[in-house]
Amino acid sequence: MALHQDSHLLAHDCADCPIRHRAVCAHCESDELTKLEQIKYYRSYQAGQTVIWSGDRMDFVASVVTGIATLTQTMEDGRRQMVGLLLPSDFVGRPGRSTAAYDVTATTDLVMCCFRKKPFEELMSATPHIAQRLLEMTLDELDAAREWMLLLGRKTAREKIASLLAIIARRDASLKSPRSSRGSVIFDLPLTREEMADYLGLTLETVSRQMSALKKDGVIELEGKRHVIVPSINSLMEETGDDTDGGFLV
Amino acid sequence: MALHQDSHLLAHDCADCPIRHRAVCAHCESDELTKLEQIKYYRSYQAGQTVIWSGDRMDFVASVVTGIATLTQTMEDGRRQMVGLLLPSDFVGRPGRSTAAYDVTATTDLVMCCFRKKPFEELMSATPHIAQRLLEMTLDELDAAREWMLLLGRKTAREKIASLLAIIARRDASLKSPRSSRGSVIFDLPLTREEMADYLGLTLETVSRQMSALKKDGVIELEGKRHVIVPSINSLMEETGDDTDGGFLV
DNA sequence: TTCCCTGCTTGATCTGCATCAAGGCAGATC
DNA sequence: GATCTGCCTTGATGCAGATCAAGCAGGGAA
Repeated sequence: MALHQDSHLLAHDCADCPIRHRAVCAHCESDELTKLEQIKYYRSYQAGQTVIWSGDRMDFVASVVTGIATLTQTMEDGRRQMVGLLLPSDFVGRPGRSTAAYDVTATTDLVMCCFRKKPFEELMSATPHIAQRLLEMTLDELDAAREWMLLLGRKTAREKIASLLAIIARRDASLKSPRSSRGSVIFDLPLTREEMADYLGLTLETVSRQMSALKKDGVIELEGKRHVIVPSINSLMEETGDDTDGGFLV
Repeated sequence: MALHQDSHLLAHDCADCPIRHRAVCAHCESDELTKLEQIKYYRSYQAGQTVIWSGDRMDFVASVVTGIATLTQTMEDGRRQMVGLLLPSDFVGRPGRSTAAYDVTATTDLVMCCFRKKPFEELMSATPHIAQRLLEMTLDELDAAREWMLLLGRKTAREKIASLLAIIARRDASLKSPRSSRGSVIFDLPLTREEMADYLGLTLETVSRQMSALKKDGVIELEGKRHVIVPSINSLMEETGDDTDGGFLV
């Protein structure tokens, strides 16, 4: 059974696929896949490069193949708020709109799989499955955004940091081994302190202080500035302020 | 030309309809409309009543016919964050999920047009137009949520209040006359101070103080606690911190 | 080796909003 | 009319996180 790892757009949960999470199964979708293959192309960006500026004309939609990108909004006076973190298989752009609503920036080296918007829209009208899959993904993103609203509006700085670490730990874990050694998780932060601050609605100084505090309290260990060891994912979760049943999204 | 005002779900912008904004035009959609008519039913709620609790089983999707409802999230210790405001024609619930993710509460008397989830999902697979319309609405909501993330993360209390008033003024205006007397807007707040606070990530005292401050500075006038007069929508917009070109959503 | 330069940490101080507390007002009930 | 109750306002005080300001660590260039 062939897997087309980079046409992430058609990703779905297919019980017959060896990779169930956001994998693409050719035997279910061969038609659409073929058509998608015909209109797709790749673009690469270096870490730090801007993919597109808010307000720019955007004549494509795309999905992330490898690397990490961010969506940010900026106010005239320079205040910045990150509103989305794009990881492999995440989708950018929206059918039916011609200009970008946010700045999209590559925070690591990035490869995107792009589709020109016009043919993509035509394909979408012709193949209902794509619209349904896109709806599903958009609803997930909406849930994540709302979870984030709770964080931004009501959580303390410490809870915000813990929540971000928990999210990264979780997503990282799901990309790699199905389960690392029970309870403990190790990962590299893909964001600078400033980017973390922009995501959490804090200043970079506060981020730094809270990271130090979590380290002092034994919730995390740091090797260098980016390499994080979480000895017990449960103690981290306790710091997030969330229900412990762990229904966290993103 | 017949209008089916309450099957809001199929709402779309039809150039031939007298009401272009989220109206339903029978001649475009007669088939789907007929099927939707067969599975729909109505429910009414009184102001203050809870429509559904987060975590409850939810075997329907629905759209608001009249009145206003809110989506809120609550932390164990009682901190609350509103994550959505549902106005007439807005959609609640999500195909493919069986439990509610948020508390849904009626803030005014409310009438909802409901569809049992199972037949609705079947209908959605059969009629691609519905999924596409739903996708469009969900993308709009996602944009609104992201706009709100900027507000929650980076705006001052005064900017938050001004932004909320601007949003209500705009939505209210679009429901009523196409254009009220150039520049000035009058409306009734559909929310208590506490609800405003939950929406804005503030306390009710801060909301009250900032409302008083805006009044003192002549940005708004108040008659009683709820009736708001905005003498100049432009001066209000200047207080929001947003770009003045006015691309505001929700 | 030295010198940057970028990203990070830590300290001192300030401030915007939360918190605690005390009324005020208008509509409902008796 | 008196009293109650829900909602709102205003004042006094406290504190979490912002702001201002140094200085450090590590990596790359010469």
